[in-house]
Amino acid sequence: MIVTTRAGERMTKRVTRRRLETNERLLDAAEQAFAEYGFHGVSIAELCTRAGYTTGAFYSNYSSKSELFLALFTRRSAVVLKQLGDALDEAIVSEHPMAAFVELASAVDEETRTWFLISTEFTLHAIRNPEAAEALARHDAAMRAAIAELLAPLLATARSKVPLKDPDMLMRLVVAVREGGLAQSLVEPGALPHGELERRFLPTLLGGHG
Amino acid sequence: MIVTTRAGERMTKRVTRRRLETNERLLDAAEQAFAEYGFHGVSIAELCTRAGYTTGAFYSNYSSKSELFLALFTRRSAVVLKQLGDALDEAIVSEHPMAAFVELASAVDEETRTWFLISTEFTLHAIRNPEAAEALARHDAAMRAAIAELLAPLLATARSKVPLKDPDMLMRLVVAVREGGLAQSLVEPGALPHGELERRFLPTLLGGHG
DNA sequence: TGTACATCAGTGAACGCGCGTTCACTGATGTAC
DNA sequence: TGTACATCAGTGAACGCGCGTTCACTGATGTAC
Repeated sequence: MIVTTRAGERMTKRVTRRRLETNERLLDAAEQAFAEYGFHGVSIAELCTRAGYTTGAFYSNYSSKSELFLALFTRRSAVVLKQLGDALDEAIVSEHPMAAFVELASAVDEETRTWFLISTEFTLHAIRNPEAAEALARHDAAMRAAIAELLAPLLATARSKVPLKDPDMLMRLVVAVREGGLAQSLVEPGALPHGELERRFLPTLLGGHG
Repeated sequence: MIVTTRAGERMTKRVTRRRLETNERLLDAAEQAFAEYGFHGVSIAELCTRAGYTTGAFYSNYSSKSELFLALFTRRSAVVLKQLGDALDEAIVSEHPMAAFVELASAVDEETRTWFLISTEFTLHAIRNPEAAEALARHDAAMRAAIAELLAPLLATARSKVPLKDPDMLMRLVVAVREGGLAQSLVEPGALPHGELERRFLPTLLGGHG
């Protein structure tokens, strides 16, 4: 960790194991609580109690709740990308990679819900806050790149050598369908079953457009 | 307005012009303020000041901020549906109805941004709150019905008599692309120009799938 | 249409709770020898 | 490896601000005649 002293010198501050542990537990608690009650629905004291600390611990690690929100998004974003990468690697070597991808892009579990609630709230935050926007843009770009890695070769075949002008734009479409679909099915799961939109339209969507 | 007296009798309470005016001004102020700072970023006092009242006026009309949020969503929802209906009616009689529809579904102005911010926050609220979920579901269903009214005949022609099994599901796809696209372009307008996703994919999307 | 009266809408001061934030402290952890 | 010391992480009480909420009030509005 780089800190700047009052005299203006930059020096390395050691990061103790204890501190890392505290930080992890704070982020774990925040993740749970934010998903359940929303960012503004959770007080710093509530957060610290859940994590097993008192309020001072929070201020020893962060200077504001939105700073922690950024850290939370960054941490979870890395996990999500890792999981996505692994799942895509599996899909690539499967018998029907495209079907495996569609299944992957349609899956909805409790973690999906949690991450949707947090990342959508973060999206609203990002529309008003440039620093958050940058973090979100980085995450989304990485996600599209990961998907494109699997899809690009498949699309080249499926589309019979018609080159895809702008693959990233097609990835944006996939993400839009996924997130738009999640919003609808999380609000009324009775009317739109989870993953229905993705399962129904992604195959044709990826079959011959762009 | 129906009220219940302490004795349990139900009676009609007159709604004065003054009251209606106050309510409108409160909702106007809320709409502006919520879009700018988010639902939780605005205090009741701030809201009343913007509307030109003191806090008591708020409690004379609403019992909580989220009750006002529901009223705000309901009011704006009606306006949005009306505007959409009018625009669709114009599109129907135009020379190229499909092109007119795509242009309509790609347009992004300041009002679009405001409504996106408010309705997305309302969506998150709805995922956790059944009453809000019902209001949102009603709005979305009405919106899909309005779009379907224009698209159904066009699709019947375009798809050369292949009947569309479930038109509402295709309408859900259109909505998902629009809202997912808005999220992306509002976060990074530099990377994804407003309406690009819709303009690029809706024509093919509506040209032969479902 | 005009007046007298009843009701109601919005006022604004007051209250107190909850929250964010600070800080002197202590016990835990890491370092030097 | 063991001890003595320095630094640091987290404690928890304290503070005060901002906020939601209440309520006795007054002037505006609607009603009855």
